[in-house]
Amino acid sequence: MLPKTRLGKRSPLGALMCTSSPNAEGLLETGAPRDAQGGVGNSAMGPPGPPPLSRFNNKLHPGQKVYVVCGGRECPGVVEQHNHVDNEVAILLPTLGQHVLRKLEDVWTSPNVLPPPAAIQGTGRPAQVSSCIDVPRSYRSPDSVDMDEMMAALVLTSLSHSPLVQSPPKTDTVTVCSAGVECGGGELSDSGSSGYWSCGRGCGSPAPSPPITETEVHSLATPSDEGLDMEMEQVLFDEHAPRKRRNSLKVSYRCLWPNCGKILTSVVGIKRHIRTLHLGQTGEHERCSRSEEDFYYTEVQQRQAQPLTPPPGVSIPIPTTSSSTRWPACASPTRASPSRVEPAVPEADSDSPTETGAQPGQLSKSAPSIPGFIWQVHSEHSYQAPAPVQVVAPPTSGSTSDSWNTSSTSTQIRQGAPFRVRSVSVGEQWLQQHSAPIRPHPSSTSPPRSLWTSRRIRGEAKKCRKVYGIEHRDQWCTACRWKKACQRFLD
DNA sequence: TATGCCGGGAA
DNA sequence: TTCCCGGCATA
Repeated sequence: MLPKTRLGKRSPLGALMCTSSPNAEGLLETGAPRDAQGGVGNSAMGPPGPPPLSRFNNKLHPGQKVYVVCGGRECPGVVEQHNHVDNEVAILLPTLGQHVLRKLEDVWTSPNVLPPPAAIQGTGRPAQVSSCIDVPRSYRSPDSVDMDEMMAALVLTSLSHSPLVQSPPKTDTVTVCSAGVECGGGELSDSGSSGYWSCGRGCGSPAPSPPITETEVHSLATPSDEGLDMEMEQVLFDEHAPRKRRNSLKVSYRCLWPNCGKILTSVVGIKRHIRTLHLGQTGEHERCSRSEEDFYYTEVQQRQAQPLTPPPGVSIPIPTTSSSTRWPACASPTRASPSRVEPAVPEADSDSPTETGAQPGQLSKSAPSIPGFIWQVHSEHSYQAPAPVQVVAPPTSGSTSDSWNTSSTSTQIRQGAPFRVRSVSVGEQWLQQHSAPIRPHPSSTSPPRSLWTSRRIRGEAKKCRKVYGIEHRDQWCTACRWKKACQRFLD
């Protein structure tokens, strides 16, 4: 997209250059004549006539062949002297045997097929004025036939490296008319000068040298590019507005995408960020190549209250193994490592019966306390606990043969979800048995690792919202109330 | 559109 | 730590 944008912007660059630089001198002397022609620098106000061929030349060298209007017709001449101060050129007209003094703008460096109309001798300006900006192709110098290519090269050049407007190599004999073709071709009609100006800028600087000075570059070229950059910055900044976290040292994940550096506190977040912003994946496509984002983030540690998007180098990246840190020990304080598989000691005391107790109707029947048959038990808020533990069914043969039981006897690794511990009641089991499909054994059906980190797929299990309805929100589990992952009806 | 829930802020 | 919510992903 960028190229297109730049191309698009590049094109009116000339206009920018023309209009934004009233100082003709700043635009080389070639601009001055143009200015004069447009009536700004000259007393004569009138539509621009055919641009003198010298327009884009800084300097005429003694001995250089030029053409001037003399006696109403164009006469070839030889430059004797070019007075830069007065911008006058002393020209010898061999055909007439005369020496004439002409303003630079009245000097052509190549013959015109259509001789310019009689010039006003006093000002040296052509009497014939044309309101049309289009420069007749007949005014094109032979060299200018390559103008299209040169302009293309110019665009490419500017695209390839810098905002500098690179002047294509050009000899002094290559002049104006081509510019008219390229720039004055009608779009830039009104202040006809603009087209010429821009082109004069681009085409007129003699090759190979007088490179555009930085000042010029800034004053001329940057406007367009600046806008471009600003656009880019705007996009980036909008996208990465720093946010604060209060945690003291913690693990975060930094986007390694060029010029991004976005830091998120969770793998899921960073993956989603990469996916959506950089990989541009959504929906089905996202699922197909979900693991791709793994290569674009790395694990970092952040100190307290640091913006999540410090400038590059400010964050304290921990020399992680590689850019693809897929399974850090802990994604965030609230997330457990999916890779942690440890048989947990059943914690009967950590159960939070409040949840189940809150459901006298369905859950009061809960008889989870079969000795030895203990599920992972934790406070319902454990979704925020750092170290969730997966409970393995104790050896004590629980008579309850629950699908949940079997599924949880092994490590329950769910997509993007920590090992949530939960208290299970008969009511829940009933619900799960009757409303939710039997969970297959995780080990056999667990998705590829790359899929785990993403937002977990919505399960079939009912959630508090569905079970109790919004009107009984008070009966929801805390997580549901907080719009967190449901702790009561786990997938 | 409804739902689930992540990420983050406020108290 | 608890509570809440904006906003995104998904069904």
